[in-house]
Amino acid sequence: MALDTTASIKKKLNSRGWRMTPQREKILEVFYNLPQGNHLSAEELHNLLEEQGENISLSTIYRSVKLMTKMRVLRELELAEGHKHYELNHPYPHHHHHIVCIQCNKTIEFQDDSILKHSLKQCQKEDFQLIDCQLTVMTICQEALEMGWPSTLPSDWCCSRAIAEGHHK
Amino acid sequence: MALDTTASIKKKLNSRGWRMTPQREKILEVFYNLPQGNHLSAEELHNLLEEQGENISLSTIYRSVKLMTKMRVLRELELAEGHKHYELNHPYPHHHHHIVCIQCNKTIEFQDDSILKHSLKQCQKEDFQLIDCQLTVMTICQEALEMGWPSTLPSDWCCSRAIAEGHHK
DNA sequence: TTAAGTGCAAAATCTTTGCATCAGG
DNA sequence: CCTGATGCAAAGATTTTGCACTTAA
Repeated sequence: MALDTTASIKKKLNSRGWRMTPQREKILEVFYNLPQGNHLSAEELHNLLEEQGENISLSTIYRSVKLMTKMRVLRELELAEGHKHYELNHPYPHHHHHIVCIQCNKTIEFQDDSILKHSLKQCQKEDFQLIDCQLTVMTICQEALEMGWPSTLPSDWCCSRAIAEGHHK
Repeated sequence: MALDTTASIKKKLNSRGWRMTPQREKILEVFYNLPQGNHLSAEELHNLLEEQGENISLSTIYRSVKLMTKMRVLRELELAEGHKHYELNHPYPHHHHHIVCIQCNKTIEFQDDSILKHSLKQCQKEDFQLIDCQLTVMTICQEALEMGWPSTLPSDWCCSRAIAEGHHK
């Protein structure tokens, strides 16, 4: 299964009575140009668009990512940051999951197709149709443990690896 | 591994410089008495306590569930409802995952120990210590699909099964 | 032409925090 | 006693919504 194109998304939207707009095209473009492994919050998406000179209101951003998630063009992630993130919905075999450090919010993608198989099995048992499955592996790094996590670590402490990769708060 | 008792939790807290208080005891009691498969938001926990005549402030609730999650007494769930839920952290072999209907928020628990095994494998690869892993399977039921989901369904529509079980919004 | 989409500001939700006071170890 | 915990109210953060106007199909 290939990724959607703007044209095919437009077709999908129209068939449901929804529309493709310049704002939605710009939003999708951002996701198509996003390096693999990245995901954006509504705020981050808004800022990125602003940097590109695109003034799209935050409400429109929120409404669009919600609709695109419903259309299964985007995938909504609830990781550990307290707000939602979005990424392109890459279907099997590019489906992936996330490891998250609960101290630094550093996120690493990984692929493991057996997770999807196990999820499908559960869906069949309940007679539900699978839309997506997300395995979130909460972890803590050695460095944090050595610093006495969780009691002696301030909530904004980050390991050197997370700082190097810009995951710090 | 057995579930924590209030006494063992107190010991754990004290060893870290934290304290057991009457409020925290009441909060834990609610979770111990909660039927298997249920999980509570901060708001719901607050209401339950109020019904029992316990007036514990919402701030204290939030502070307590956060701390208990850090202590791995509670497990924080990010399902599809837009806010966090908490349940007792049952370690292996009572560890479980969730199927969620993205239309009705109906939640079903399931056990599958292979998920934990796959998660551990990923942690070892990255040299992280596993804290928890949560597989969330987003699904939609046949009834919703037959009603034309997602375009023709109002956002508060619920299938008959969800209504019968009180999962509706 | 007309129902859907947009932008703005205001509201709604959920969660955190400052501070004075209280109390567990 | 001393530091962590509580309650309250106020603030923060994120997301949704009402409404007048615009626009895609």
